[in-house]
Amino acid sequence: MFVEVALPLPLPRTFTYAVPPELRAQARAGARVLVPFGQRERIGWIDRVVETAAKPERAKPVTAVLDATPSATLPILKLCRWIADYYLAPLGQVLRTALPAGLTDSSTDFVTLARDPGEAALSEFEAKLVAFLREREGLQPVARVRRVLGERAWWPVIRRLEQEGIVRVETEGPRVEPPVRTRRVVRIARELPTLLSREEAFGRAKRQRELYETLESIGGSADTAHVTTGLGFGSELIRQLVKKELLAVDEEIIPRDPYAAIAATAAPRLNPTPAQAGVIDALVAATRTSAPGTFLLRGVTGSGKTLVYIELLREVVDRQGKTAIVLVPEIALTPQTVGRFKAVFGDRVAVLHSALSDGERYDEWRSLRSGEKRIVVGARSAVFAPMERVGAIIVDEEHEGSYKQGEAPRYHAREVAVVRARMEGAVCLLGSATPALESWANAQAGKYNLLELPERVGGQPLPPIKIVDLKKERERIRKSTGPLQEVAPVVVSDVLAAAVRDRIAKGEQTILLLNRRGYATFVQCRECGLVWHCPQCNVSLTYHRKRHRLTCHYCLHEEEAPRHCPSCGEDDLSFKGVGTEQVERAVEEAFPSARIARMDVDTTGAKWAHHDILGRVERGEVDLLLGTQMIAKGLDFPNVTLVGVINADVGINLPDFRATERTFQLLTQVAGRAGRGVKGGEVFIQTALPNHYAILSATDHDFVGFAEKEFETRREPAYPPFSRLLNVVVSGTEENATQAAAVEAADWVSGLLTGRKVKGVALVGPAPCPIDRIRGRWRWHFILRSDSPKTLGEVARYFYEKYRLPSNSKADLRLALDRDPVALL
DNA sequence: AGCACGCCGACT
DNA sequence: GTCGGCGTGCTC
Repeated sequence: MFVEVALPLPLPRTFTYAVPPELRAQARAGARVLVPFGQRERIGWIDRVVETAAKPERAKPVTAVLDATPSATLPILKLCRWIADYYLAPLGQVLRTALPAGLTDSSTDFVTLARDPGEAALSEFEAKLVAFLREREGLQPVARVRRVLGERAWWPVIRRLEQEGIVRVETEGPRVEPPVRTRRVVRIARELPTLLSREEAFGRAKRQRELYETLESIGGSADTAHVTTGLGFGSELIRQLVKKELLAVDEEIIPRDPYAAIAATAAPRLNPTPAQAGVIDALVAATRTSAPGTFLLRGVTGSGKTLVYIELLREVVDRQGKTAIVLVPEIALTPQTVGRFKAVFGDRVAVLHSALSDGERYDEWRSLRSGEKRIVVGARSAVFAPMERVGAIIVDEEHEGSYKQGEAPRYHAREVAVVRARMEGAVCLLGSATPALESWANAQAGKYNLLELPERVGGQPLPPIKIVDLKKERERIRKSTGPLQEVAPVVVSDVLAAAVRDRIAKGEQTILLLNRRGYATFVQCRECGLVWHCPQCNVSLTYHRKRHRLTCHYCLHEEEAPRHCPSCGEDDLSFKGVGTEQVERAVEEAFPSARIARMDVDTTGAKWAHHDILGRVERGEVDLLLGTQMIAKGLDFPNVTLVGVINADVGINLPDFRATERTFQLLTQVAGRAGRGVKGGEVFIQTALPNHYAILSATDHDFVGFAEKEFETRREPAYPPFSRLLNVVVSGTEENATQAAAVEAADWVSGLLTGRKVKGVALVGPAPCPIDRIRGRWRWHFILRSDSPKTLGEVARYFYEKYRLPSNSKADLRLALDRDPVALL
């Protein structure tokens, strides 16, 4: 008996191991195994169990099976195989992504001095190691020894000294069971119903009886810590009663659900509008068929998509006894969002969130695995939730780019959701006010069933949107101040300022959006034109005024902000390109009485900072909330009656085919924050491109019109949804070697396409990536484009398996394959 | 990704 | 001899 084992390493194949007889019962597909690999042991997953191996003599035996029941259930394993195949990633890496980190952490080797060899004959290497270990106490990680003493191969040295008994090697982990927080609970083990039985049991032991009766009065059980420190009973007392079998102490796992506290604010049971009821009926009918399919729900902002989700969950979970997955973009995973589901389904809801610790995530995973919780609300990776009998998978804000993982495996959670739902016979519901154009095209083509909620609930109109032409605004100011005067950038135009002032006076709230962090986007010398750039990345540095520092938003490099130009010595530096920090300063000056909150990556660093800020807004402690795209999604505050976009043009000119689509989506989403309550609302969009179709369509709340115009620009040359793309990125630390490698790789593909007469796959490039250096690595790319996902997949797989970059250890060349890329930067 | 191995040139 | 630097190839 043999097993094919998938290891979490960047190797595009599995390895065959022999299974010793005593492990055969446990060796099943999806179970974790510990196997010898190279010089050490590693954790992998059994991909399949087989009777025979091609080269049985090469197969080493499995050391141990780590799961009593496979940690990857069969449906999850199948899903991971699909991802590995489609997105060109090793199965082991996919499984590591799909399962909680605690299960896959690999082991660490330590070395320590066992016996001092004194002056015994040692090679220079060995002496060096012994000297190193003499200097410090205890176990030293082998990786550290290597780092400190040099890059030489240390394992043979360590192994020889181990045989001599001079050093000892220990391996910590691999962690089989992730840390689980437990508590000890004392409970009554034997009831004493009559007075007589009590006197017999306790006799003269007064304290024992007091403890027993106290426990009775508080419900029969309590935390031991509470009984001893809180109630003042000694631990010896407890032990005596346990010995008499009157009490018992159990270890209980403490669930660490950080959302437990926000839980169930009783939500009013809302009745669906006729439009919602129609959508719900269609979904419910689908769940009762064997192949429910995929639905795209296009509902304008405020149309009550969440109510549709909840009614679908009621049907699937309450009435059909199945389970369900709700995916939400990371930044929309707020207490408000979670609370709406918890209000209805209470503690049957698990939450998976990036702020969870490994242990917390493992707890949630297990509660889903056991069936204790039946609904999961979570970000991207929640699509791998380990439940059985999945009845529905909902992807909210399905157009969000954050559903695509930026590193291998580069999967898109929306696509994985569609595939998983199909595999498990569940309904897949994609919801958005501004669907991704791929999804929209699928709906148009009939691959997805289209459902629409064209109106807001309660007859609220969509807020009117007014355009403020920034060019005209600048001209107007210039005329009034004279032509020679340098004019500060328009941050808040007069019309917008008047509207804000009006809301503050009325006690209503305002949201201001600017999708750009920091104070100024770049710093430039007014004399010689020098612009400060990141030393590691080819991007300009952003100025943060409060900290007086320049930072790179790609690699997090920071430096002291300059006071004069290092090249020409000029003191007059200009800080250009308004960011949220500058807006904050401007509004503080313009509206000194307003209570202002800023929400962006810089103000939400701490674990629950988002929640604190949003809580203040909800309680009405904030008049004006300003921030980046983080404030554009999903927030539902009825007292927000004004939304202002400081500059709609941020991002519209990025060299990426989706830049326009993203701008339209962002404007529509943020506009949707206004007028959700009875007071109505209005929106101002400041722009220097008042005639751009993305801005005009957003102003008219016209998604369909936008999609038609955008489709035109994607047809020729063909970009998604009119073609499928594979982005191949070659990176390295040396510019010339990187370029040469990219050219060589592209030539290889080109040879493959012509040699095999492959039809319908085009090669575009190679060329430098739009951002041609990040974190000190030069970046080149080329694109494979095709109408046929099947042909593209075949070519991509052949390239992935057969092509190897020329080795160049100096340039540290790497290849990344990104199928269906979400951006080409 | 690691890691070992082997070749080469520098240094004792 | 011995060691570090660097390229190559393998891991069941």
